[in-house]
Amino acid sequence: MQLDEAKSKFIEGWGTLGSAWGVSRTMAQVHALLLVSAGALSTEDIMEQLQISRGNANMNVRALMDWGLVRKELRPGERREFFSAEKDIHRVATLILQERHKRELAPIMRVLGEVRQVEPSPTATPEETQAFTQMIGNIQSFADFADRAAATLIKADENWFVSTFMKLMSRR
Amino acid sequence: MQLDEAKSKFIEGWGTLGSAWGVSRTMAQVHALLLVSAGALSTEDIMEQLQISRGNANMNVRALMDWGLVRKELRPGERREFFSAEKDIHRVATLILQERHKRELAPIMRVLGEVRQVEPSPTATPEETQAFTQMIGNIQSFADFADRAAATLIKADENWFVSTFMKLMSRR
DNA sequence: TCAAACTTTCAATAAAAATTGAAAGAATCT
DNA sequence: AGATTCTTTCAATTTTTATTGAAAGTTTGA
Repeated sequence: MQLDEAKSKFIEGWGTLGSAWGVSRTMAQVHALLLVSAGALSTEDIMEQLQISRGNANMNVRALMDWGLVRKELRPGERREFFSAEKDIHRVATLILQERHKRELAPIMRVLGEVRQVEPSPTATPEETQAFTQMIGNIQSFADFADRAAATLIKADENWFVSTFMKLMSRR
Repeated sequence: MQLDEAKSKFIEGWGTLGSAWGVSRTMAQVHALLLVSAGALSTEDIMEQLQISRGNANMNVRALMDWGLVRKELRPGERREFFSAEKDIHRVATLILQERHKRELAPIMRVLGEVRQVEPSPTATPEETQAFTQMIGNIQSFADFADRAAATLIKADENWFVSTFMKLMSRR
């Protein structure tokens, strides 16, 4: 397989993966393109390689910068902007976890806290209310747990991450 | 807050969470509804409570059964089918992880393996090719790692999960 | 200050995804 | 077998989301 073909396949696969996880396909593709490009790319480069419009390229690069996954790179003497992706995969994973936590986990946890305040009412049996509260409580506990796990992993440096976690996992 | 209101809020929140993670909003809502319903519900119940059509209710219940998150429940003397959700949150998380692994992680890992077979070519410098191979290799390593972590957690029983992992996390 | 080079915005459009509802299919009863 | 009750399917439609492209905005150099 030639390099260009391999890059295309990776970009396509990364795009598909993204859309399965709620990230727009194009955003994931722009990310993939920057990941496998040796140097930084201009908006024109991105437009050409992915066959997308200027507006689309701009919006997605911007979104990736919001996620912290892409950086603007300015070259002396050049007016236009170039973009390059964070190449350290561990950092990439960390940034994605952080962002998704902030955007999606935090809101649902707020909702869980709210609905748990349900009060005994005349239109529902105590059993029903109790079953509900218990279910919500379980979800909260699990979410708290997942949250702490993620936070711990995020804070941990890569060496600790790999060594301790690998050790833990090779047990049994 | 009354029980009905609390249930609605939870269903709405769960739906939003689902759609942010690539699960159709309605599927997540049906799941939420069954999670917080004391007993099993019929298709009619689901249609009424979520205000959706019969076809929609049927398709989403079916999809949830494919995920292993919902079970059919037959009542003696009743012809129609009732549905109830798996209530153990740890099992829910496990089932979701399993399914997403199968559907989305496995395919991208296959692609990574393929594109890594890139060969030196006249149209690309060895440096470019090497940088690409290294990037893909890093992603593979990370994916393998995440994969093993997930597999380990899935196999582990809940007690081990909670106690060992909690201990690990309360360190530092 | 003007023009050139580039970036950003956003209303219109296109594409993708979800939903409906009615018809066809199954299962069960008389 | 025929009637009844419930489930499934799927083409048509609606809704949501992504994309375009041209106009407006910004920055820099002459």
